[in-house]
Amino acid sequence: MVRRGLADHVIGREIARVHLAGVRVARRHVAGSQDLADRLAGLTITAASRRGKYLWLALDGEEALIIHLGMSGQMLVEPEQAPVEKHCHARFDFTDGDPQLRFIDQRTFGGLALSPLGTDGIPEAVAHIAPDPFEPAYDQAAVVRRMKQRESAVKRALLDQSLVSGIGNIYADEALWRARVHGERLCSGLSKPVLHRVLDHAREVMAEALSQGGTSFDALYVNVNGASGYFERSLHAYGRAGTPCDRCGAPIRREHFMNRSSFSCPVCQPRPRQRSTT
DNA sequence: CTTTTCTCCTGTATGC
DNA sequence: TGCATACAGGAGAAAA
Repeated sequence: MVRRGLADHVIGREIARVHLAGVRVARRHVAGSQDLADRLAGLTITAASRRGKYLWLALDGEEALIIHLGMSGQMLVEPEQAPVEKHCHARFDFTDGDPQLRFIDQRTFGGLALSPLGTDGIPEAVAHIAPDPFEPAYDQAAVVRRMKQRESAVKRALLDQSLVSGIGNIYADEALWRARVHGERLCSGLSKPVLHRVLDHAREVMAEALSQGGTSFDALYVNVNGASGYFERSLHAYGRAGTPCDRCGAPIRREHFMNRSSFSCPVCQPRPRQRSTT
């Protein structure tokens, strides 16, 4: 969605100048924010791509500007005259004038970096990220085989971006609720069909979130983590502690796992008998 | 090498 | 009312 918006608004445009506010936005760019801004000037954006939670803009086909939105990041396309947002960390001016591209991030978990493009079209800095469930390169049978060998909890595996990308805490909880599996059950203790079911549900949840969530880029506003429509209507487990399970009516429980909150149905998703690694 | 924990940040919500 | 603390989230560094 954001990728599409970027594709529609910035492909083919030449970057004239980049203003970076502070150094943190470029902390993953090894040579620093000044180097990043200097090197972007004069380059033309040739493509907008995505893998999991990473976005990148190919620049003259050789390098890519990697954009990670973290949890609160946004890319906005606005006129230069528009008031600069409080948490605007980067502004891109183009040689053809308006509109400007801006990177807004309240919590600055996101950031920008420049990375060489690999022969497969994936930036080197994103090479360790596994394909997400919507890519042709996604091989679910292979993911299941790798999961089956793991002794760790299934939710931990779902959140491991080097195994399968794009699944965050919310999608993981929803997929596990749909699959009726407790997140602390060990991967190795689940059958391959069950692991397939969990991943199938994860892909479905992501597809629904994509289709229902997010605001149109044409409105010059993209809310990446918001997906408010989806959040309000479709969540069965996440954030619903104490409310009745949509399947069986039992109150949804909240537990702490991996320094995060996990929500599940105590009846549909019984805890594993033996304690898993926490 | 593999797996797990910790940390970065700040607006909002809750607690005393 | 007001201050303090908890909480949310992804990912990479650090630790185990």
